[in-house]
Amino acid sequence: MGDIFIYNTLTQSKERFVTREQNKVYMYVCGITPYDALHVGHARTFTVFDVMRRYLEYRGYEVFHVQNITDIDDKIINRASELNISPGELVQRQIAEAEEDLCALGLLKPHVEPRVTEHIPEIIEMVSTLIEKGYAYQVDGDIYFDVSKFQRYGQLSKQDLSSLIAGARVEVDERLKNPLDFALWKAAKPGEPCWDSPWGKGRPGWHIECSAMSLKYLGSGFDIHGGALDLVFPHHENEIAQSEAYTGQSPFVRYWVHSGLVTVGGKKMAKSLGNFIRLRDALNEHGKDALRLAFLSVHYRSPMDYTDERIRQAKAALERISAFLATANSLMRHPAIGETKDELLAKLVSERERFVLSFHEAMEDDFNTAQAIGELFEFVKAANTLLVELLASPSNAAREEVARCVASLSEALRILGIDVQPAAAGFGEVERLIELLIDVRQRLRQKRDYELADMIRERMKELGIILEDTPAGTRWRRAT
RNA sequence: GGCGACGUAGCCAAGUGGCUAAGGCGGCGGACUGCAAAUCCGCUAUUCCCGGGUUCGAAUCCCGGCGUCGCCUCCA
Repeated sequence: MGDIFIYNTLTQSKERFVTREQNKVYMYVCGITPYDALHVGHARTFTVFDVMRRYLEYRGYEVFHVQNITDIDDKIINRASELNISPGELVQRQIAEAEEDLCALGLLKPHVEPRVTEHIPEIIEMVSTLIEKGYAYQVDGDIYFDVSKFQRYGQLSKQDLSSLIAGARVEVDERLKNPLDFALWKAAKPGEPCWDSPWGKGRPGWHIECSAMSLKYLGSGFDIHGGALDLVFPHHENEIAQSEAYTGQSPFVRYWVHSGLVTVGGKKMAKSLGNFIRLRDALNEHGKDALRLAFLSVHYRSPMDYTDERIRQAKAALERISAFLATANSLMRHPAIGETKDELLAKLVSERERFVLSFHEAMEDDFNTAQAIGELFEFVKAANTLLVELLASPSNAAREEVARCVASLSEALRILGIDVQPAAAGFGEVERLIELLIDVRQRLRQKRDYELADMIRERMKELGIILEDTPAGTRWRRAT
């Protein structure tokens, strides 16, 4: 397999992926602020980075994945007071809910999920150093980062200081040296959660936690820092400034990776616009696999408009894979009764090899999952054609090759984090009853009592069991 | 105003200098079937928002429009 290329926001180009340490990837993904339910936008971002991690692991890298939880911030304080509960209570509740949702989405759990409130000493140490080095200054009980001291400010968002200032839409705080200076530490207001610091009681500003925690767990110059596109400015820009100012080392991060936003009717899905779909609702309605396939069918850096139609299309596509696996299974279970033409077998082998190759070519090229999924379906189609012929006289050689096809397909699906139920899975009581009904119906069909046979098929379909009559017998699967 | 994207079939979407413009969904016609379903075959973009230019050659590069979005404020 070839080299992996990743698009780096900092250089605006695809770069060959070279890690800091051989065979190890240190990855930080900006996580959640637990003040409200997760929505589909969060889900897309985390799915994108989940697949990057899965692919890198597949390629033999040991990935160390850190994802923060910002458990103290303005939004949490405000929401808690609206709900008349303590910030701690809100955080606890929201984290529990988010963990359920993220697990249901099939995301691999990060190795460390550091919380801001458990890293106050690290943050204070960092802020103190920034003051000592002259990058930060105190105004009343607040500490601000002086962006004019950091020459590279704006390098990530491709803005220079003057145009950023010109575009500033927020009323300028007259106490600041520069309108873009941002808070590293905020003095406590009455009733707010706070910690002791050299500057009095207070709490961390928004951006500092990610710098403090990523440096703690991953060290300066780690490999991948990810998040959605809307974090480029100011969050990640500020992280670079404060981290590089603090360590005196550059780069803070080797590859900045940003995923595109989810839109609704063309407009960004956001809490503030009120146009968000809760992840929990989407998961309940469509299941994780249709959601993941829908996300991954669009290149990760492109915007994705969320519609029910799109998810429906993904579901239908999933059924295609499911049907293929069902056909493959029935062939593998079929007793070998003949010889397979070498030519036929060779064709299947070459289709499989072509698929594996092209799937990885797509993934290597900046994780082009949309392309990779296209290759997957192309393979399914080609293999289906050959399976029809193979079914005519199943041989041992054919069954072994089909098993390899299924294995290759499953491997690709595992990288995408998509589970597809083959067909009649399970051997419980329900499955036995289904088999019994199929048997009864088969006898009715032999007696040409099609009316009753069709009724059974129709009623089972209403129960979510789909029957398909094939030359090799009746096959069933659950509707997805 | 500054910066960054995007515009490919009925819908979704990959492709960013050169073989027939992937793939999925949908539709139509056919094979198979008792009928269905699934599967397969054929058709469904002579052309990639529009207008110029560069080139032997452009969906792909350049210039100019039009349209949409994001960031510059909290945001995954």
